[in-house]
Amino acid sequence: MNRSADRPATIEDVAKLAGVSIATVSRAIRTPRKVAESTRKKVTAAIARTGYTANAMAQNLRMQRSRMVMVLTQSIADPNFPGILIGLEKAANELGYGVLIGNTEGTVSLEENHMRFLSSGMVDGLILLTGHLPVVGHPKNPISTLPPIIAATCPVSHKDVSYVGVDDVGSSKMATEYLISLGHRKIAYVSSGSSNPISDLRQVGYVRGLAEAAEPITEWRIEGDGSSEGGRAAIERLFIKDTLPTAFFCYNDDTAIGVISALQIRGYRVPEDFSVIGFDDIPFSNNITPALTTVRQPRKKIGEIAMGYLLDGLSGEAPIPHETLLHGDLVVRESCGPKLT
Amino acid sequence: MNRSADRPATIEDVAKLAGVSIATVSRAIRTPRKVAESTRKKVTAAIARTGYTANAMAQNLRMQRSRMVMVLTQSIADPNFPGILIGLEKAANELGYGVLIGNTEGTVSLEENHMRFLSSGMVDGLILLTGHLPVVGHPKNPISTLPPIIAATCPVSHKDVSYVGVDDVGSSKMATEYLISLGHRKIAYVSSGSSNPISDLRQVGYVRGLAEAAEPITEWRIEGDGSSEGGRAAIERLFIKDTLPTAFFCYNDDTAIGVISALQIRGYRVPEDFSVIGFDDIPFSNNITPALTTVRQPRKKIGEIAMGYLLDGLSGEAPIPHETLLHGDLVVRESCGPKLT
DNA sequence: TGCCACTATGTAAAGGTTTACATTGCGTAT
DNA sequence: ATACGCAATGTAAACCTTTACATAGTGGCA
Repeated sequence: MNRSADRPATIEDVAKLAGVSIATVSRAIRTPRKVAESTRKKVTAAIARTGYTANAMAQNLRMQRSRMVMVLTQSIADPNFPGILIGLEKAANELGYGVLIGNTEGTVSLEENHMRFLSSGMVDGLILLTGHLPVVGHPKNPISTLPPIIAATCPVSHKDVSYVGVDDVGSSKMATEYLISLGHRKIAYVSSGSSNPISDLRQVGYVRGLAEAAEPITEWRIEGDGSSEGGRAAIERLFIKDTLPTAFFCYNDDTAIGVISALQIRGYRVPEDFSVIGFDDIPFSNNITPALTTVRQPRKKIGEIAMGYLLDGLSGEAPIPHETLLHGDLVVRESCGPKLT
Repeated sequence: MNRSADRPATIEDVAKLAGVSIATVSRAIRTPRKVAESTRKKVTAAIARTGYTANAMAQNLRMQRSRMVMVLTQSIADPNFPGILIGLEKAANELGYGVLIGNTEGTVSLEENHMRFLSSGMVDGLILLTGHLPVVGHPKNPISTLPPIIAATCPVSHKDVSYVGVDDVGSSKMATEYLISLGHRKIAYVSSGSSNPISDLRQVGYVRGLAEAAEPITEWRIEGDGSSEGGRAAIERLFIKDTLPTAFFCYNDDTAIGVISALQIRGYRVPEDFSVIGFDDIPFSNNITPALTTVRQPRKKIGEIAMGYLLDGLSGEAPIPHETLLHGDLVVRESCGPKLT
């Protein structure tokens, strides 16, 4: 109404209007049971009249927290990222937290740059999608105790950092078993480049799946790089040999798409001539021909749980479980078929 | 070093160590030319020793800003979103700003909820990807002056809100002309649902392209809904008629992918039997068969420019241009071919 | 020598909250 | 009637900066 200037209303304006002290206003908002019913009503009315919203900066300064967390990722363009972000944002929003985006592009300098949000107290905690700890604290005297951090999608090797992700080993085993159940006995794993821990885990699952087959099946690893181009190239190299697998379990959907494309270019049909299974269930898996059979990663849920853990930790609540692996669903579409002959 | 508690160093710690007042420390950091060379060195040394980082909350409170902006989007899962976010984040980061994500899912309640960041002073400005103004300020006494806002990708009808996006009309005209140049004379536009302003703009471009053809070409609009499913359904409905277009200009790539898929299911070949062109150049356009010919939207650049405008506005710099339309490139791949016969 | 201008620094207020502690007033038990 | 406890409220400190204003010191100039 007749707010003096254009300046937003402060707690003082409310107090004056309600005829109480600012402490009472604050209590009326934060701990209503501590103020008399009648006063509370006056305060509520005054707040409505002034359109008061507490200044978050002042609150944050006083309370030594920001209600803000940062999500660090190597690449916003990663097809898994949006789904995870949706979950993260949802969970954070429900508890009144804000989500800050930090794109590192895999570089240390950007990563360090983002850390100023942490050291300046602008964010209370970190969600790491990067797979490694950033350099945190002043280089010369790194802080002794880590800030609250949760790793998602890609684990971090540090005892104080919990991890939320899909069960890579179990899901890969499931995918492999599915191919075996279709009659395939020559099954190749198309990996991501070396030194990719997730690819290694999926390979472990693949190996376990083979190991549990009724008859012995030999491992067969083909080197991709996690991209569809890499998948394509891997298949090209493969055709130099004289024996071929009949099925491909790919590190991810991108790779699988490249593999299918390379096979089709050679004139082969999927799934009639070769079966291909991916991992992730990225949005486009359903839009290629043939529609890709794959393992669905529960991205949104991963985000929600990771953020839940982080916020629990921030409010000093529960002790956080160290590793949470979510079940990945097998999504059967069209790219796998029975081994013929 | 021997920092008393675990508490991060404050400006006072630095001042004590350097043997100066906190005002001098502040000046040494923010306006170095105002302090003597010798003192500046002492301060710098003290900062290094203590690992001091200014508390952002205190700064923000004092300076009445947050160096934080919020990006409001209907859907994080929109295939155009990551590219834009990359640009937004990059530009913001370069100027020391943080980017907050606000996912509205198209609902008013979430939108309102996000506005608390604005009213509480947690963010200094807004990037709107939603295509409309959020309800800002207290409902009962809505603020008179809008906060700094830039719309990107989807314009907002308000004289104080600048817009950055691709030149939908021009690019669509270009796409249409390309189809005409291939010899097509029966060209349909597969729209998004009604009441989509972007779809309308692209249709305008399509109509202009037809209008400038050497011979008269009649408009032909088919109703999609912006999804690949919608594109598929549109084609199915089309086959009820006895005459068919020879080329399709689609509202977006998703639609185009659905169109191609429906055509292929009917046994037709693209581009031999029908030409299809999309819009956006989403990441997967290159991975479908046939690779999609489309108009590339300069997403990253749109993000960078939009954020640049916003931050310029925040620092009270230049008057902001009202509408900035970026050129979209025609990306010729495999889904369009000459009209045969 | 005395004064002025200017530089370098310090003092203290302001920014808007939250909350420990102090105060007031009232009902109840002795 | 006195004292005690409790509920409701107020006072003021603390959170950590930035910056207007005050002060001190220095060199130059008349």
